[in-house]
Amino acid sequence: MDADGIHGQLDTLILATLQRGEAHGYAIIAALKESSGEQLDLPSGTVYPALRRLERAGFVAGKWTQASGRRRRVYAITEAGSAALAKGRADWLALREVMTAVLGT
Amino acid sequence: MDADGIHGQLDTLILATLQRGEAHGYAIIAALKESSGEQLDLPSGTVYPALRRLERAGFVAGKWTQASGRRRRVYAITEAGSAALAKGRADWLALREVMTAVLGT
DNA sequence: CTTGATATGTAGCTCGCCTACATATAGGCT
DNA sequence: AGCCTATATGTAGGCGAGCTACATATCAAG
Repeated sequence: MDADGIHGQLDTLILATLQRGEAHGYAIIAALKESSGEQLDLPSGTVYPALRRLERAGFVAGKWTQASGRRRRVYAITEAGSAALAKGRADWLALREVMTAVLGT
Repeated sequence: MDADGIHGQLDTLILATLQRGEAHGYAIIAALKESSGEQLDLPSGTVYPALRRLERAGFVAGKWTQASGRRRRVYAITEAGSAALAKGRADWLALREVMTAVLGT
């Protein structure tokens, strides 16, 4: 699945990934690909701006690190981010209920 | 749930409702409220423009009718609309799989 | 004779996400 | 030495969905 199929769930997906442990952007993309069973393959142009939005919102905290010459910006989820994830998860479950009821699936 | 929780599934919800039979805008809003177990309450400013978009796209066909003095625009799903609904349903199921896998729910 | 339900629609706006591009280092292959 | 791929981060410009608020009209009930 490419990025236009996630329909507003991008932040929730990223926060859910970060709750398993801090990670940098490239690793988040790889983790989402892996945890989705190779179904999700998000472009960097989608994920990096999202991380900056989340950082501005106070949901993640970023810090620069160095790994074998390559600079990395490693993000960790904050308390506010955990709360946002909880809300995102609840919103998702509500949507799932409605879609299930209407589609009859 | 208000309209900002449906995240790109509006067209699919409307098409799914119309596949049970033709209906006018106001009835579609009521039907979605009913079939979702009173969870969905969409504002007219969301549904009516969506119906016009769907009509422009050829997914629904509208015709004016009269019922006890009130004019109604009754919409019926087209063949192209059925195909779009099938795709919308498939896209939704794919998203649901990914979300379930990543959220672990 | 006013209020609420029925019924449709527009104007203006915000924001999420996409596409395409730009940049840089490390490691392996030839 | 030179090239390609993987790793890694980011910007510019743009589109379109759906929201908020508003405007309009008829019918039924109190």
